[in-house]
Amino acid sequence: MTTEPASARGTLSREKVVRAAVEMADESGGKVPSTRKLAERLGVQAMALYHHFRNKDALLDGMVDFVFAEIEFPAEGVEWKSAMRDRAQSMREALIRHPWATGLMDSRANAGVATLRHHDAVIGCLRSQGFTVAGAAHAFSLLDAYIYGFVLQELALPFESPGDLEAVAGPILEQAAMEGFPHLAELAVEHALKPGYAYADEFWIGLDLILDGLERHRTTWT
Amino acid sequence: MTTEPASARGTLSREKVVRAAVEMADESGGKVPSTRKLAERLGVQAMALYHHFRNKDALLDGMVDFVFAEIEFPAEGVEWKSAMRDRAQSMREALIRHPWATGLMDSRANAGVATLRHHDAVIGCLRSQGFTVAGAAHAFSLLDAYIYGFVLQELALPFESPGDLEAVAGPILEQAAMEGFPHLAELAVEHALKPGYAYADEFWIGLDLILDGLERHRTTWT
DNA sequence: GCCGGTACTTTACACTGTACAGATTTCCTG
DNA sequence: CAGGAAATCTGTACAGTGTAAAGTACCGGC
Repeated sequence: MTTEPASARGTLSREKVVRAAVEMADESGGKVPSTRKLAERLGVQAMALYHHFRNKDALLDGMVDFVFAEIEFPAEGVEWKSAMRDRAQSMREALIRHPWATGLMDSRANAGVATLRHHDAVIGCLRSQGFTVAGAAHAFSLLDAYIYGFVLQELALPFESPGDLEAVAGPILEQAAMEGFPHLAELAVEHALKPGYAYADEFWIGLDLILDGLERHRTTWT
Repeated sequence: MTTEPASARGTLSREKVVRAAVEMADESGGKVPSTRKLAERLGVQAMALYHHFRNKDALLDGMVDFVFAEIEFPAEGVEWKSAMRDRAQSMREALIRHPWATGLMDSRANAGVATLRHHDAVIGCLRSQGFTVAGAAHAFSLLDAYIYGFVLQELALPFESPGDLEAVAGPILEQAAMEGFPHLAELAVEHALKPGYAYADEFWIGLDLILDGLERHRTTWT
């Protein structure tokens, strides 16, 4: 009496598991799936996953590296400013497309090969265009911190489209909650609530300021 | 036979719970305590917490606001550049002192009063020194993203002191893992592994670049 | 003295990651 | 080809999580 579900053999692999986990996390809007749900989607029992990953953290490492593999990185010859702009945009898009990724990256020290390749390419691009070793380190640290931090702010916003902003901020402003915070109120009324405002625009403003500053130090930085 | 633990009445309060939760999170090195552990420390049963917080998320909101209450914010008169430097340092210290806080801030849209007061003071300082409304918004977004992002990178590092760096990076470099990443290797050998290097220094380099850029746009930014 | 609300306890449930012990299929070696 | 070893997946189990629901002791006000 050989029951047919006996052999699910060969259905699993590191890559397939990671891909399924990423899909499910994307669908569920930011929550990493549980081992059981993930196993179910793969047509397998929960414990089967542990033959491909030491523990769940290893799976999460794989998921983070999967995201990094989607980020475009510059070739060495490309003009550095536009290269940095492109990779910033690409990184931002990837982190927004996979909103669970940012939350995983803290406390995750084990960089995968996609992550390393990406970092290497960025630094290579900077080095090939006059940045000193130290300068490239400074630039990378600064750019990465900014991009990462900005996306986190962006993801934490409680609204999706600029239209939603008014719906969210309006009541707050009217409530007494805003009393005692005059500058916040001013900023909201005269800036953030103006038609046409989108927080996303702030990304390019800050990035351009940083790139201009980097240009200024490019060849001289120690 | 009135058993004495019958009345733990009056032992709890929103503030006391938050304070204990923060303490426990700090002690455990970054993990938010479970409701049961937290209750135990407070000499109370787990469900007692739910009379003071709608759910655990509300507790986490309180913890985040507690951290913001520790961050120094500038008075309006103070010279803006040094004020921003001070608040950046203070924010960075607080986030490092409570390493669990960064992880909580994403997906946490409900700002508490300490958070609002802090933001208001920063924007007020900028506004009082020639920044336009839009300029203050740009500056705030940029500075906050950078500080936040930098601290996240810093906390993700797998070592604590500069001395540990060599111990961690050395083996990695020697291993074949580094093959194929020449620029990363160069950066490590010629910069990050040099004696006297500390990643923390990068914070001020990036911050000064940003502040210089802000100075340049201060009065003219739209 | 009673009485309603407040503050806490008790019990219970669904869900989590994963340790441990099989069962079965595949592959390598003699 | 035989047979043992290894790889892969299953079954069961356990400790831990957040929290819903109902119960119980205490309090201040009529």
